Formats: sequence, structure tokens, C-alpha cells
Amino acid sequence: MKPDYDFKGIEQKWQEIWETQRVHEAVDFGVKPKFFGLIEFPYPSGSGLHMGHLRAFTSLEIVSRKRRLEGYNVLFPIGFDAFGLPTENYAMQTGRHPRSVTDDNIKTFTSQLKALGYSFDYSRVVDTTDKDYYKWTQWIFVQLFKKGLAYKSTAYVNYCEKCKVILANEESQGGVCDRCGSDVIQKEKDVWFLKIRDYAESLLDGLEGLDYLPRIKTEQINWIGKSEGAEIDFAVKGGKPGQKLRVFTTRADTLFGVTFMVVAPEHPIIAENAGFISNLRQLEDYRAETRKKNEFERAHVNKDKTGVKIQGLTAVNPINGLEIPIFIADYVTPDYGTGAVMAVPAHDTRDYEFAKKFDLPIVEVIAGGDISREAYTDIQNGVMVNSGFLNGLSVKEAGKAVVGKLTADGIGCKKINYNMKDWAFNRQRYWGEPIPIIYCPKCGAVPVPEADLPVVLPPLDRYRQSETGESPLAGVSDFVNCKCPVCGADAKRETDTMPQWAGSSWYYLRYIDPKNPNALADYEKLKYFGPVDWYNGGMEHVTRHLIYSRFWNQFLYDIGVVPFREPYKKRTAQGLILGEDGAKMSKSLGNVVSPDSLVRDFGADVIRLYTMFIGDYESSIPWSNAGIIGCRRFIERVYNLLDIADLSQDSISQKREGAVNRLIKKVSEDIECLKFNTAIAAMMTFLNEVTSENAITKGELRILLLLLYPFAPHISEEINELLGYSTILAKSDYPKYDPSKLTDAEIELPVQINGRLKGTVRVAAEASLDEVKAAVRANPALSALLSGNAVKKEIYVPKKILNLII
RNA sequence: GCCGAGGUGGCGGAAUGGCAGACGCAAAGGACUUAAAAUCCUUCGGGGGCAACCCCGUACCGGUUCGAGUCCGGUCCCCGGCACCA
Repeated sequence: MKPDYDFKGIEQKWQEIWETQRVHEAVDFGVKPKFFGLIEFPYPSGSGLHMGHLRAFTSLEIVSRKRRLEGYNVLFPIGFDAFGLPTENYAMQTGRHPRSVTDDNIKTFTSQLKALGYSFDYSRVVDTTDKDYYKWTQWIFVQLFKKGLAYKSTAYVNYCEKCKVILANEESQGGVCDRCGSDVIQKEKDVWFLKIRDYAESLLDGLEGLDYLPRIKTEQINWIGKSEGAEIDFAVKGGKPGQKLRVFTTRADTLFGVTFMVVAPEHPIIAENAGFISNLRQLEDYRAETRKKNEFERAHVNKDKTGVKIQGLTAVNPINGLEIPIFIADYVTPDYGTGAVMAVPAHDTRDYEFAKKFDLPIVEVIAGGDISREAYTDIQNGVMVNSGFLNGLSVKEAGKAVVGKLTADGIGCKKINYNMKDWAFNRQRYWGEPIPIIYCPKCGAVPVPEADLPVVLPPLDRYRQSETGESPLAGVSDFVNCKCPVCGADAKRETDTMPQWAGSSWYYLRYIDPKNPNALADYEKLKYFGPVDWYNGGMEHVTRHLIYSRFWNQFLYDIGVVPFREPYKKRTAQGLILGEDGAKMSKSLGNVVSPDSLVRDFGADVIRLYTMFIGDYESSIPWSNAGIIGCRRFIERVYNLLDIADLSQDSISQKREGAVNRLIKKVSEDIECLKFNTAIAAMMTFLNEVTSENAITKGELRILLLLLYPFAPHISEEINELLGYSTILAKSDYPKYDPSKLTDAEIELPVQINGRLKGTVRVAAEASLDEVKAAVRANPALSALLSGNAVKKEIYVPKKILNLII
């Protein structure tokens, strides 16, 4: 007799055995083929693991365990993305140092992960807030700086005048300060940027060979936002001599239809020609209004077109010499294209609205629409009109002709633009990697010499920004004051820190060589383990995080530090787990389900299994406690198979050959394409079959255990041991199926008459049409339906269907 | 507005163009029990019929096909992402 199912004891026992035997540690330069499985490392928040982590981690946990049985040297690491706002805010409220808060949280996370039996290689844990780690984050920044890919410029940041702090976007949602509720304004600030735009084309190209889910590729392509068009110079009258206004357009074909110009309120043409403009005050007022709006409002709330005409300046259309007015309007943004557009109201919806509002002329240059009602924007159809030498051409031909002429005249050229903005890279926060730059009055911004890295975060009494919005580090004079590494003069350190995206942009590399003091990772080890074979995470990270880290990897490849250009061969994404009420799980809604209590009540195996069984892996799904019991029953019933198993039979019984082979195929293939729910369902079906027949051989049971092992490893190991096997499953081989034994000799073939199902006949799987027809005649019900009717047509798809048309 | 993914029982969900609803939950009935829990058995999309069986059914309208949840055209609705991108 076997003991009762004591999941607590069993799970602890096997976790210890695996740890002692070190079965989950990856071997540097191992002889087996390597597999690098990566999950997005968690932010160690104070509330511990949540259900989303379980769903995200369990999938690749299953794949990783399967790969080990398949003979791979598996690197399945874990770490912590521990810099960030919540910890800093918590530290501010409680007076505790973020370091000790982080350490505690990491401890909690680690024990939770271990209790779930995840087979991470805990000997390679990475913590982005460890100075031995962020030394290399800083080192990468220095390399970017040296290659001219990090630069300083001004930009607008969210600022609360009452709290006197700069706010992150998530702290200023809806244009209101998170802390005090007052309005957030846009304040001009020095900002560090990384030139990710220089890598736009490369990031686009690189996608081609990658095995990312199609929707993930699409999101990245949209995010990069490549558009091909032309830049055109318009001469400006009334301003400085030789003043020009350069625009970007994708519709050079419509140049004859330009009736006015619009520039962003921030456009430099205003300051540069201030002396020639008569309504400067009015323009500045409008600009000030614009600045009050954050990006959200500018894009969403302000659907109504507004703007102000620049009095004193006009532009000249280079194609027809027409003199046209110039406006400023906030629908034109300063950081896309040239911050100036040529307005073609007849063929652009926004320009159309603006022209209507300001009563500007609308000139049709493409026939086919009704411009008295709306802008005509179809570029596929339509013929050029009112366009001089372009008349009669198609839109495409006209575009080419215009760009050709402008290029010849030296006032325009082809141009590609990207929607993706450069990466704003500094934060006025304490709990982040200090940006390793020193400002020297003589030498300017100088990178900290590599030998002096890391620039360590000093201890602090208070974590608040200064009244001017400077980082808390600005108040630490020992930190700020230093010598210029170039000339030795008195200098000051940069006091801003990096965004949370920094540490997570290269962590997968550090897993390969986590303790290396001389390089971010050894080149040969990178060659062996890299790139990541399979990366799984949330859809919310497939643009920013995934693009940022691809950018860094491509850069590190370009400077010869990393031996592969693309970091992730394959990327998948799980759906959200919602609260039982169908809303996003959140503390404020009180619908959060804690993995801790579930593991306590049901055990890790049941929870892991249920998390994968609950539904389609890629869809959002409401959590339901009610369903867990089904997985608990399943596991107990598998355990109870010990009572009926025929221990004398190591082989697979003749009658079960088809079922066992199909099961192996189904489970192993479903795991590879994220269909965990149907893999589990197949095992349940198999279990139902053997229990209803009350028979299973020892050999059949072991195969079931090997298939179940990646999902529910503890109980599988336990049953395997009770069966008397001396090799633990963790060191066993994954079962293979025999393709020739997938179908049973006899099948139930559905029979349709006139396309409607009328019954089934039992025939050999490879039966001929004549044999099937004989079986139909032998079936009383079917032959009765056919009697007296001539069969006009017979459709027979072997193993699928017989359809008789009468 | 654009891009993407969807719409199937009371619920979560299955279904290379070939028996719609696998598997699980919930529910109902029964067995066991002094009783309950657990477990086991049965039923479980809707309608009709004493019954064998018949009819309807995968958001809606139409099409292709021997055969459509699946393919094509159109409509509606939900979800995710991006958004005045010139």
C-alpha cells in the first residue's frame, strides 16, 4: 500500500534531491547541445509573486525540464530587475534603505520560486542593483557615449510645481500629479538620449530571420514606424535673408495642392526670425498653452484644430511660386520629421480640418474624391489635376516626378523617417544606476574611466528630489565633487540615474557568465550559450523592453563584445491572468489571488498544472479558484494508478500501443506550440481510459509520468520511485513515439448521407471504398436509409468520412 | 482612426475543410455513509417525439463546397497595442 498523497512532504523531498544532485545547473561548454530558455526576470516588489509570474514562468519551466530529458544542456536562469520607483517610494515612506528593502524582497521571491519547484539555475542569479552587475550597465553606457550614441539635449518632462518634482509618465497620468493631484506642466530639462534611431533600420532588418510571434513582429514594425518620403525646402519671405523652411512629406505628389504651412509651436524658425514677426507675443502665448499640455492631452483631448498665423513671414511653394501663409499649431509635433509640414488640405484629413477652421483655400490636385465634403486620401486611385506638368499622371508617377525635379533643382531629396524616438535615458531618482559622466568646466562631459567603474550609489539620508527637480544624489557633496579624469580640474558628477529599462537590456548576457569581473561576459561562453533560444514574457514588453535590448545587443555586437547580432531567436508571450471578476488583478480592486496560499492548500504540482490548464496560453483569462480541484483530482488519480498498475509488465500492452504513441506525440508537440491546456487534457483523457479499463502496465505508467514530469515534477518523481525505478525522472530520457504506431488497426468511420451525419461503421483504418460500402450495407440503420435510392456520388476520405449523395 | 487578436453550452475552453462542444468546473440524479465530506456511477446546447428517431444550433447577412466553427465578401460587437507621424 502507498501512503496518502502528502504533497508537502513529497515536494520538499524532491526539491532537496534535485538541489543536492544539481540537476538544474547549466554546464559551461558542456558537450550536450545547449538550450537557453529565458523568462522576463521579475521586479521584486514587496507583495511577492503574483499569478502573472506563475503563468509566465511555468511555460518555459515546462519546456526547460523537457529539454533536459531530451538531452540538452539547459540554461534556465533567474534574476531580479530590482531598481525602480516602487522600492524608492517605499523607502521614502518607511525610512528604510532601498538596499535592505530589495534584499528582503529578493529573499521572499526566491523562497516562493523554490516552493513552486521551478528548475532555475540558482547558481547564476543576477541582481541589477548589485554593483558588480551595474558596473557593466555603466560600462555599456560609456561605450555608447564613446561611439556618439549617447548625447545630451533638452526635452520636456512632466513636472509638478507644487511637489517640485519631475514625474514619470505613470506618475502623471491624465495630466495630474500622482502625489498631490495638482496639474502637471511640461518643463524644459537637460536630457540624456541614446540614439536608438541610428539602429532603426537595423532593428527592422533583424526581425526578418527571427521566430517571434507574428503579432509581436508587427508591433515592433509599427513602433519603429518607418515611412518613406521626401524633404523639401520652402523659401521664406519676410524673415532673415536666405531663410528656408524644410518639411518632410510622404505625399510629394500633392505639392501643387499646398496652400499653407504649419510648424510646431516649438519650431526654431520663430526665435530665429523674432525681429521680423509682428505677433510674437501671440505666438509665445500659444506656445505656453501648448507646453501646459502633456503628450496625452496634445494627442487625445485636443482633437479640435487650433493654431496661430505667423505675421510677417510667408513661404513660397517651390513648384509654382505661390506665396502662402505659415501657422504654428500643436497638431504638428517638433520631434517627428522636421517639425514642419506642407499642408495639403484637399488630401490630408488634419490639414482639411485646419483649413476649414481658418478658412484657407483647398485646392484639389487628385481627381476622384469630393473635396467639398472631405479630404480625399486614396493614393491607389486618382489622377493628378491642377498640377502643371503632373496632370494626367497617377499618384505614384507624380510623386517620383516631383522628387526627381526637386532633387535636380537642389531643393529636395528622398528621405526616410522613423516614428521611433531616441531613448530618453536619465531619471532624477536615487534608486538607479548612476550615469557615469563627469562634467569638467574645461573638458565638458567626460565619461568615467573604465577602471573607475562602477560609480557606486552612496548611502543617503533622504531620497527626495531637490526643489529644482534635481536627483537626490545632487545633495551628496562627496559624490558630486570630483576631479576631471582628463585634466584633473575640479569637476562635478552627473547625478541623474538610468531608467529601469537599462539593467534589463542586457541581463540575459550576464546569466551566461554571472561572476566575471573582467567583462560583462566571457566571449567564448557567450558563443557557447548565446543567443537565447526561447524568450517568453508579456505583450506589454514587446515594444520598449524588447526593442531596447535588441538595440543594445546589436550595438555590443558592432563593437565586438557579443558574438551574435540578435539576442533572442524566438519570442512568445502569455496572456494576462485577470481577477475572478474579469478585471485586471490589482490591490485597489481587492481581486488579487496569492500563489502562496494556493501552494499551501494544494501544493506546487497542482497549481503549476492548473495555471497551464486554465485556458489558451496566449489569451487573457479570469482566474478561477473553482477549477483547481479538477487538477487536484487528476493528480490524485494518477497517484492512485499505483494500486492498479501491473508491475510485472515493463512494456506497453498491445491494445494500448496506439493510445500511448498518440499521447506522446500530442503532449510533446503541444508543449512546443504553447498549447499546454490541450496537452494536459490529453493526459486526462488517457487517464480516464486506463482507469475505466482498470488496467495499466508499469511501462505505460512510466511514460505517463515522464510526460507529466515537466508539469508536475514532484509527484511524478515520487510515483516513479514507488514503482521501483532507480533512475530519477530528472535524469531520464524523454519518451519518443513511433510514427508507424499512431493509428489503431480499426476505426469508427462516420457516414454521411447527403452531407448529413447518419451513423458510423467500424472498419479497418486502411479500408478500401468497397470494404466501407460493405460495412454500410451490413449496418441495418444505414442500409435502410439507402434502400430504394440510387447513390449518385460517393466521397470517401480514408480515416475521415464517407459521404453518399442519393 | 490605424495595426493585431477574438466572438462556440451555465463557466474556462476543444476541434490539419470531415462525428461541434474534447478536457475540466459548476449543476442534477444515484451508490457508499448514522450523517456530511471525499470517492464512484449516470445525465448535462435548445426544441419535438411513447420510441426508433427528427428538427434547430459556433455574433449577424450572403457566398464557395459533397461537406463550413474553420475558407471568401460584407455587417455588428468585445479585447490588446499605437495614435494629429505629415
